[in-house]
Amino acid sequence: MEIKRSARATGGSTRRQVYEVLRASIETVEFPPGLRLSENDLAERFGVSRTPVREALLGLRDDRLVEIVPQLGTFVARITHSALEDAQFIRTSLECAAVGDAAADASDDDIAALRAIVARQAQTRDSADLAHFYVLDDEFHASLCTIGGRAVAWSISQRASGHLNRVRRLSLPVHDYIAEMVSQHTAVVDAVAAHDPVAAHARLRDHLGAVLVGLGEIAQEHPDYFEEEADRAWALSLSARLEHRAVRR
Amino acid sequence: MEIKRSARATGGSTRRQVYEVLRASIETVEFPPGLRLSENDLAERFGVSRTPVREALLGLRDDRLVEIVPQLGTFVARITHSALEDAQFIRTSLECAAVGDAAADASDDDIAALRAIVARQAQTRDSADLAHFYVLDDEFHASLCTIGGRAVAWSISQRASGHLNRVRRLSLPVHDYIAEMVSQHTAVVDAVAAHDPVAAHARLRDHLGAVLVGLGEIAQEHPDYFEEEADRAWALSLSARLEHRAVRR
DNA sequence: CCTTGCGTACTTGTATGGTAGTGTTCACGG
DNA sequence: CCGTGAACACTACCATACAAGTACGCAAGG
Repeated sequence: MEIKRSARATGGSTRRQVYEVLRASIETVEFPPGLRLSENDLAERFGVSRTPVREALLGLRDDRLVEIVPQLGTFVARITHSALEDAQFIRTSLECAAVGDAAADASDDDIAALRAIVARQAQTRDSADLAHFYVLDDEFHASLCTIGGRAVAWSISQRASGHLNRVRRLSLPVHDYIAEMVSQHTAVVDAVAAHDPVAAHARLRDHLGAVLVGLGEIAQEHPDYFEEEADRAWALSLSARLEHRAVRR
Repeated sequence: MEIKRSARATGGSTRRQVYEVLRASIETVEFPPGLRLSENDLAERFGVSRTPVREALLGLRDDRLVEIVPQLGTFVARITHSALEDAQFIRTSLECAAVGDAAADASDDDIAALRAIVARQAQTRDSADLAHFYVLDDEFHASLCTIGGRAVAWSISQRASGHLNRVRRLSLPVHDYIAEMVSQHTAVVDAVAAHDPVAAHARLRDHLGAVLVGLGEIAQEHPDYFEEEADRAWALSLSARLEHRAVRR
């Protein structure tokens, strides 16, 4: 570990570096859901004090990746159905809106760049290098957002997609997974190239909807990674509260 | 000030309370854009230590409401064209997507509750109580999101809308402002009541696009609140593009 | 008069104590 | 053997102290 060594060389502040390392550790499931995280322990492992560790954990809590219980402990958040649904909603809403603008504004160079990324993704099919594929995947989606001038869409989406990234990491490499993804990406690019915002929106929506296909198997294989949900009770209590408020007013 | 007095009575942690107070102070422009915020000064004024103040400021930086420059100072963020556009993009994307789900799922009670809020808004026209109107406005938009089961859309949207809220607060009470807003809200509710997601999406988009109509005047009246940006006529270009979008759809 | 250089008074970032509240465990009584 | 309770170890939260760095003012020199 030992973060402080390459202080200014790698990234900015100590807090930022701790945040990045922790976030990566959680998203790769190196820190499994439910794991207890102690400020003292992490500070010692990283060779820094508790303050930047604490501030990093506060940021991760905003991302819903850790849960901080006062006077008790900090834990890697378990995967929740509602968290996944929320994340997917946010990601779909923002990126689909952004790709609409991209389809309207995209230049020929932009489209060529997109096709280049997809082509490189197709190449990873031979080496079966999923890590590299995912890097290109992020690059592709980020490009879709920035082309339309909506870089903010990608930054917010990425921050909200912690749970989705974990599931993606846990997903087994299905047979023609990469080929399928490349096909869907191509469909999106084609719509963008045709300057058809509605079609681009629809194609990207289809693509993003395919993220959680293997969720059932994952939940079956790692039941301890998931929160047993009081799904009913939660939904009911929420609607009850809303109803209460509505009635009261 | 003196936050620590009613520690557990009011809200949760000290950090949370400081965050809320600071956020409110910034959004109401009580803390004007460009104001220097000293951690020491704030800590003394609130009667707490620097730590929770600092953590609150870090959260506000994520919201783009303050800018922290290491070894220099913390400042209330000036209003920026890009920040406004980003916030509006996020808000529009999320809330429009949410209202689509609301239109699909809304029950009769939900619609009645929405109409009740709009009716109360119409009443504020007489008293010209803009503060109360804005409270009802937030409640209305929050309800639109929660009805479709997208409470997360409102929370993210609200968190990202700091700049928009400041502009809203600075907006002069135009003559028939409230009547106009009520009219637009009614149009949205009608579409939701008709269970027409596409129409609801479009009506809400029109409504949200009307937020920045008086921006030019505000920028002229408070030039020091705005970041001097590269292109002078950005307000014009913004309204032009909004018009463009509206026509295009 | 203008420029230059240093000292001081600030700033944020990080490190370290001290406090209240939690879960756990182990001894003791039934 | 089982239930109960009190001491203990641990946590996050907040307060405080130290370190690194920037802006500003004032004085000295050109």
